[in-house]
Amino acid sequence: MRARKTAGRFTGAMKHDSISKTLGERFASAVASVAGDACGPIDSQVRPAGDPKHGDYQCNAAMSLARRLKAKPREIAQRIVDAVDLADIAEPLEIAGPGFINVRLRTEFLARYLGEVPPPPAASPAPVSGPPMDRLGMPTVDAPYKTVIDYSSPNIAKQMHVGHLRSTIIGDVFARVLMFEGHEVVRQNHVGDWGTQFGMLIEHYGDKAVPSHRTHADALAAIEDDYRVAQERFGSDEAFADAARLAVGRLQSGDVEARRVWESICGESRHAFGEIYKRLDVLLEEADACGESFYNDRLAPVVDELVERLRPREAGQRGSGPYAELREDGGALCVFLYDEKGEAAFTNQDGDPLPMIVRKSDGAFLYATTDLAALRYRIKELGARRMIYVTDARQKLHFRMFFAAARAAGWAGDEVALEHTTFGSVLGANRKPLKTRTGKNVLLRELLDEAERRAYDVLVERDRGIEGSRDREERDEDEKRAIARRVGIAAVKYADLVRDRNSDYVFNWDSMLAMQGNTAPYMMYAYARIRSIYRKAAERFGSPDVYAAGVVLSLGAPAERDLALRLVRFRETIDSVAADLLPHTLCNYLFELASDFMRFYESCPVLQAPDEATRLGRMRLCDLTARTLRLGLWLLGIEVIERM
RNA sequence: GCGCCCGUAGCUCAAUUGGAUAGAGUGGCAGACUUCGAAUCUGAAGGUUGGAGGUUCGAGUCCUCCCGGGCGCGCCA
Repeated sequence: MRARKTAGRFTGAMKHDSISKTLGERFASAVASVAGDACGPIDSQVRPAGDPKHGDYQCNAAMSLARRLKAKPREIAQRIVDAVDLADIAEPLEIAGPGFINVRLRTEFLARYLGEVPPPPAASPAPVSGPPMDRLGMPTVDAPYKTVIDYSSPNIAKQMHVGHLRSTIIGDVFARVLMFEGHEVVRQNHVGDWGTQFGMLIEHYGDKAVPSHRTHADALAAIEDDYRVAQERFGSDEAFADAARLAVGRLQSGDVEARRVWESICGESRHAFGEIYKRLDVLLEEADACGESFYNDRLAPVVDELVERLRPREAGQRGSGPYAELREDGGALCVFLYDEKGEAAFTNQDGDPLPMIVRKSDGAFLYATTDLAALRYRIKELGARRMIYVTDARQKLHFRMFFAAARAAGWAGDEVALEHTTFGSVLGANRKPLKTRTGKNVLLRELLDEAERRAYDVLVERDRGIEGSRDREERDEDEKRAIARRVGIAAVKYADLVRDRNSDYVFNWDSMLAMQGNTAPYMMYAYARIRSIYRKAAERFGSPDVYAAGVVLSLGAPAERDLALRLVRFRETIDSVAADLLPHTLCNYLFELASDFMRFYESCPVLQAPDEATRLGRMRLCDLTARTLRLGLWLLGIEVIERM
C-alpha cells in the first residue's frame, strides 16, 4: 500500500519546524489537490487531538470542504487521506465520525525527532538575563521582523505599584518569546516623565537638592512624599500654584535650573525602576526608557501633519470606507472617526460623535498626541513592523481610536500590525482592585519583599516536616534565602501569567506559593527533581554521555511515549504564543509537561532501570525534559534552581 | 443610554479560536514512602457551560433577546 513507499524516510528538514506546521503543510497540499482551484485557499485545520483515543493530531478539513464540493464528508476525507503523504511520520491514517482524519505519530518518528535535539552547549545553564544559551536546537524563523513592545510604563516621581506588575511581566514574556524566535525586539518603556506635575515639584524644590538617599528606592519614596506635599500646596496656596504653572513653562522652554531639577527627579526614578526590574528578573532596563518627554519636539509637527492628512470631507465625499477628519470643536483640535457608512465610529453618552482630542483648547497636547508621535517614530524611524502595547483593558477605547487615527493618517499601513494586548485587574480578596488596608496602592517593592518572606516561611516549614534528605540538611541560611528569593519572585510572576491575561484575577499568596497545582514552585520542583537524578547518577555511574550516538529512546512504555509527544510539542507552543500573545498557553504546556514527567518518573525507574541501554535512554528523556522546562520557564521570565 | 469584557464542578481556572464523551488544580473521600526528592503520585466523586431561542454535519465558543457582574464613554493617562 501507499503508506509503505516512503516509510522510514525522515528528512532533515523536519527538525526545523514544529510537528503541527509540518502536518499542516502536508495536509494543506493534499486538501488543495482534492479541492481543486475552485475553492480558493482552504485551512487544512490540523490541530492536536482533543482526546488521545483519536490519536495525536487530527485534520478536520473534510467536513467544511464537503459542503463546498457538495460531496459526502467521509468521501472527501478518504480522498485527502489518499493524497497526503505522511508515511515517514505517522501510522496509517484513520477516518472517524463525520470525517475526522486521525493522525497517530509513529513512535519511531518521535524517537528520531527528539534524537536530533543536540546536546546542551557547554556553558549551559542559561545566564540570568539575556538570550538563553540552550535553544534545544530550535532554529530562528525564516522571516524575522522588527517588533516594538511598549510595556511597564510607570510614572516618574512615583514608586512602582501593583498596577505596573502585569504590564511589566506580560510584556517581558513577549519580548523573550519574539527574541527567541529570532525577531528584532525593541523594548520601549513609555515612562510618564512629562506634564504639569513637574511644575509643582520644580517649584517645591526651588534651588534645594532633590533627595538622593542610600538607595534609589528610598530616594524615590522621598520624592513621592514631596510630590504629595507639593500637590497639597498646589491646592491650598494660590501663589504656589501660579509659580508651579510658570515652572512648567520654564521646563518646557529649556530653563537650565528647571531642567536640572527635572533631570535629577527622572534619574532617581529610573534608577529605582531599574532596581525593581532587576529584582523582578525582567529584561527591561534603564536604557529601554523612552518617555513622553522624548516626543515633546514631535508633537506640534504631528498635529500639523494630521491637519494636512485629515482634511474635513464634503458631505458628498462621505460614505466610501472608514475615514477620519480633523477639526476644531469647543476650541480643541479633534480627530473624528467614521465607519464605512460614514457614520460616527465612536459616540459619547449623548449619542454624539466622540472625538479623539489631540490638542486641548489651551494649546497643550495630550496622551493621544504623544501616542501618535511615538507610533510615527517607531514606524518611520525605528522601522517597526509589529507594535505591541501592553496596557490594562480599560484603555481599550483609547487604543481603538488611536489605531484608527494612525491608519487613517497613513502612518501605519497594512504592512504594520498594531496590537493592543489588554489585561485585567489584580484584585484583592474582596474582589475589588488590590489596595493596602489604608486604601493605598500596594508598592511593588513591598509586594516582592512579602513574596520572598512567605516563600522562606514555606521552605522552612517543608524542611521541618522532612528528615533524612542530605540536600536539605546541607544547606545553610544563605542558600535558603537565595532559594526563597527565586521561588517567591517566580511565584508572583507565574501566578500572573498562568491565567488568560484578559480576565481579572484575585491575588492569593497561598495558592501561588502552593507546591501542588499549576504554580511556579511545582514547576521548579519538577526541574530540581530531575537534576537530583543527575547528581545521583553521577555518583553511581560516573557522568555518562546521554547524548552519545549509541543512546536510543525506545519509548516503549506509555508514559515514555506520552512524555516524548509532549516534548516535541514545545516548538508549536512557542509559535502560538508568538502569534497570539497568550502566555498562559505556555504555562499550561509546561504544567502538562511537568505532570507527564511526574507520571513517567513514577512508572519508569531511571537509575534502577532493567539495563544500561534503558537507563541511558531514560536519562536522556529526563535531560530533555529538564532543558525544556528551563527554556520554557526562561521564556516566562523565570529562572530555575538546581535544588530547592 | 451606548460600547467593550465576563458568567463553566463547592472554590480558582482551562478548553488548541466552530470539532468527537467540557478538562485541570484545589477542598472533601479512598489509597501509595525500609524503594531514583511524598514539595510527589494513583483512584473514585463532583456539570442542564446564567436562562431562552436561532444558525449547521457539529455550539462553552457565532447571532438575537432576557438575568447577573466588571469596566469604559471630550479637553487625566
